[in-house]
Amino acid sequence: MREGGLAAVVVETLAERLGTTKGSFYWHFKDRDELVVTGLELWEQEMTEAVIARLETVGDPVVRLRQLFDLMFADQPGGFMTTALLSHAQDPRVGPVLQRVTRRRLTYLTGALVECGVPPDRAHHHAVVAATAYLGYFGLQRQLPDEAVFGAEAKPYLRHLLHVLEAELPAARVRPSGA
Amino acid sequence: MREGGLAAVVVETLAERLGTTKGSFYWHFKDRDELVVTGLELWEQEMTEAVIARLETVGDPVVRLRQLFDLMFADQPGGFMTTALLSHAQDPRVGPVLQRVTRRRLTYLTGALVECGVPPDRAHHHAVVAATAYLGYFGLQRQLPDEAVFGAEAKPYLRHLLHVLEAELPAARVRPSGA
DNA sequence: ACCTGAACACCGTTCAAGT
DNA sequence: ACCTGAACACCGTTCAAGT
Repeated sequence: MREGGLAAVVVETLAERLGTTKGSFYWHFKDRDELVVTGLELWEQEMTEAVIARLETVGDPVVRLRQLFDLMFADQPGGFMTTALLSHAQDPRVGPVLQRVTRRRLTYLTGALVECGVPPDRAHHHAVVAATAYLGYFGLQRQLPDEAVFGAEAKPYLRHLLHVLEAELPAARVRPSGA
Repeated sequence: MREGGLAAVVVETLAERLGTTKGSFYWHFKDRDELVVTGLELWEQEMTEAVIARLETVGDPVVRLRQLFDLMFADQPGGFMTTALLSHAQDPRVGPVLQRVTRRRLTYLTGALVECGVPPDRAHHHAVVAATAYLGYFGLQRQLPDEAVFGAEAKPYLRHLLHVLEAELPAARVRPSGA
């Protein structure tokens, strides 16, 4: 799914790989659609709710926010999965899950910024900026897989982005320049 | 293609819609792959090369750059097409075209910025920022089609982006705040 | 030069029959 | 409860035969 999109999810191939027949597949799932939706809902839980739950254990909201950014942009598989789903946004199986995940992430991010002292409307705006940066960051890597578009190791793009986003935080709590 | 991805390109459906048989399709195209590639190459020409050719008629590099930004972010079908292709970036039919288009756009954008007096490495960095913003802008609209994520009519997101990008231009030529 | 219609392969889906 | 194997539908592809 992450690599080849919906078309890569093939019942017959799956059955072969599991050493069984495709007939038996239909005991476990009503049809291919149910497999796809189940997989997407699993992804929703593991990759969004689970991450949020983990972040909630962090006490300091500024530390939590930074950890959130770090997790977001360090998780290549997650980013590739999200950008892979983009083409199928109109698909009735993918659309609803993708909308839920996107909204959940946006609201959580907005809330995280508010807890850091950013006014709500600016927080929402910054959450949108972060979400577009996320899609763009992984999308561009997907488009140009053979190039280090964002530079080799040091990522000036991410630094720039974090700088813009953190510029909004109450001055005293901004990440020291060395971190 | 733009709406349903590769899977929506169906020879039988196409033949029906044209009131002919699928057998006759194979007189015009070697196979479905050739149709897909031909379509993508057409898109490459119409949506990238043609736009660039049109921009080249604009004399003033700063005016040209603004026109470029306007075209980029006003062209919803174009943006949706690009984000639709993202999932198929690994596909041998889509990948090469998508890479060419992306690289072409990045180099052109970088060049346009350089002609406005921006130093080459900063120009490249800003071109990358613009490219990610482009993917993020249309990607997020694709993910949340029922919401006006970026605000109704006035687009503070784009204004913000243009502000960041134009901040780099030689001071005297920056777009007046009213425009 | 261009089209049709039948044939076949591939994969989703069903289901009667097995254990 | 879980699996198999045969059957059928759908669509990509081929091709001999038509105009």
